[in-house]
Amino acid sequence: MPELPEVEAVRKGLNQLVQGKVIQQVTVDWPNIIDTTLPIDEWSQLLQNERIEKIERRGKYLIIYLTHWALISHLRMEGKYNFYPKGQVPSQKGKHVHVRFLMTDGSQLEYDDVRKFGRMTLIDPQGVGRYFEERKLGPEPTKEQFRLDDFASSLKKTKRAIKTVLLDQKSVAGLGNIYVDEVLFRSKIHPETKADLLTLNQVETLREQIIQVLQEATAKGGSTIRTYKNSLGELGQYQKELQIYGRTGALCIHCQTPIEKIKVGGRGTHYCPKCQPLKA
DNA sequence: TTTAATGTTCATGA
DNA sequence: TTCATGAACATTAA
Repeated sequence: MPELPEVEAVRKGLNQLVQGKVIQQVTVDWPNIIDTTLPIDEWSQLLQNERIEKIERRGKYLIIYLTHWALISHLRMEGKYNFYPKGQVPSQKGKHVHVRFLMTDGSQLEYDDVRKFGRMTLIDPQGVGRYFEERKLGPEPTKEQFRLDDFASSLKKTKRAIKTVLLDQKSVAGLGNIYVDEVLFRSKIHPETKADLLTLNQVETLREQIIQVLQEATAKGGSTIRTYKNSLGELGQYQKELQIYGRTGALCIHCQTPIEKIKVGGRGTHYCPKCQPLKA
């Protein structure tokens, strides 16, 4: 489900649904979801009586600020949150529900993840900045934070395929496999172009498309290829806008050439061979 | 039965 | 150090 626009949709939903609530009890049904050295019961205990102050986002990470802790949550491939008001909490948990947060008002927040790839960890709120620095997470994809000069110099340093570079979150945060294909298509750049060979013009276009595509998708509540609902039960609307992802064999909207699918860095990659030519 | 799927992290070898 | 590759995590659906 989650690239930056989807995570942002979840963040907004959670802020509306659980901000201000107090955690009464946490049940962990699949301990591997939790990144901790503590026994899982002790970890759960740490969350008791903590109030949910606010939910922020950095790249694809959710940061749930509690009274004494910051709960960092990454949805990876298929993580989601479900919320049930008092009286509507299911009597038996869903098959893929791995963490349940029972609130003092009788409502419940659940973490649901078919593939169990998502992770949560509890850190000192003072250490949030350090947490992302350690991971070398790149800037947020906004005009203000995502600087052309920094982007250009980071691309000059590597001969890796531009798609691989954009996916590793270090030059810029938030792109995943869907939006990276969209961005490269709109920028008319072949996904296997070596990053250091891009012209300054191309880098400029790329930066603008990254900002614009993620911003537009965020405004429309994200997209998703599988049926996905955010915690509010709303569907992302950006899916309809996808021009290249998942359109293998269909015709390019600009030149009617059939869209091709290849592997780049192990990921399925869609592109138009005519609009996105590969040069030396 | 095989393969691929919205992501990150770790190990290995060049 | 850097990079590429593959595996791991685990399940579902085509």
